[in-house]
Amino acid sequence: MLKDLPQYDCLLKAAERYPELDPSANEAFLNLLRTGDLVFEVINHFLTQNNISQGRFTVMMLLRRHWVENCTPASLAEEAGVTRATMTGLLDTLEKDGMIVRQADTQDRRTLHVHLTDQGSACLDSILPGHFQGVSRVMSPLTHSERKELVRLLQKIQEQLTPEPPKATR
Amino acid sequence: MLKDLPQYDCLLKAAERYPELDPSANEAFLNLLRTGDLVFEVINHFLTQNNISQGRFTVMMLLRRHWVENCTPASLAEEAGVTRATMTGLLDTLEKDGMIVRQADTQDRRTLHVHLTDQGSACLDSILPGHFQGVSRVMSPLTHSERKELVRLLQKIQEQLTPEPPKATR
DNA sequence: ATAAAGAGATTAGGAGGCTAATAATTACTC
DNA sequence: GAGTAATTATTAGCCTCCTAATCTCTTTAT
Repeated sequence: MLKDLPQYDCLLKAAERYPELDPSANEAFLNLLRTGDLVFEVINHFLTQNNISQGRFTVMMLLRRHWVENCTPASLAEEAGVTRATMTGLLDTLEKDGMIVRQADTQDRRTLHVHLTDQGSACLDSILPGHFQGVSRVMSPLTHSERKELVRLLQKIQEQLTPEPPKATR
Repeated sequence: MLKDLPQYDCLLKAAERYPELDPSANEAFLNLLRTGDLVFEVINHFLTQNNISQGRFTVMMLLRRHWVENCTPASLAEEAGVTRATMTGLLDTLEKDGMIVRQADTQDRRTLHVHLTDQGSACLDSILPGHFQGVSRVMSPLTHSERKELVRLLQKIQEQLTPEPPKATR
């Protein structure tokens, strides 16, 4: 959303009208959203060409990351940051396409376990090199230290918005 | 998407398996997407409480920015960065709620002109102060110079991804 | 003048988010 | 041990985004 960002001097002028408007905060905010959107679009375009959506890709990456039986729809939803209802839909289409399977738990008959199939694993392997190349290309204008600085600034914002720090075990 | 970001050392390990994986690029990429998502969520939550979506809010802000008759569905779609079909849907709901009106062009019977109604303008005025406060809060962990540095880094990425520089007339 | 091409807006159909409500199972409490 | 509460997964209904197709009108070419 919002392809044409307002210029900084325009924000200054608007701030005269709205005393709550902090120009530098707004500028950073708009650029953050816009850049995130652009980057998402690039990666999403690549994934779409390979007939997979961002959501499905995330699920498959999570399944590979855990590489064992500990994945339930609820845990995947939690890690992916979507609702369980959404995860049900994602798993539906992934299962329909043969990328994953759902297996009943022998202990607790409420819970299911989700596995990547061989086909799903092969699909992921065929996509990942191109995906990582795309990520590298997107970030190519920044030097190593600039990337580190960007991450530092972004994490300061994240900490503001989440109870704990960015978490990131595993 | 992706609440739990992989740790940097985990990326290093994965890079052994995938030679295309650039750890620092990937770390920056994941943090950018995650932060953008978090920030969007915060703002979207505020707007939702005021019974308006991000898309509708963007359209109303664009209408106010132009403050005259030069807005057509096509130009709004272009500026907002969505398809015309999407804009049609947004304008439908905005018109249904009495926020905007569509008027026929006297010259060219294909084109329409979109205007903010008084009610739409009042609605925007009631929302903006809270919105700007939210933006300031989100960016509060960063100093002024950190915000400027963040914008600089983000714009370098944007330039990589768009033919021209971030544009931003007006 | 008329046919073809182009441009504006819309419609139809699909995907993936969300919330809220439901069904089945397990855990708690007294 | 019976009843209530909590948990797991799902369904239903809504919204917003997309692409592709359609309809109307204007411009261009012949």
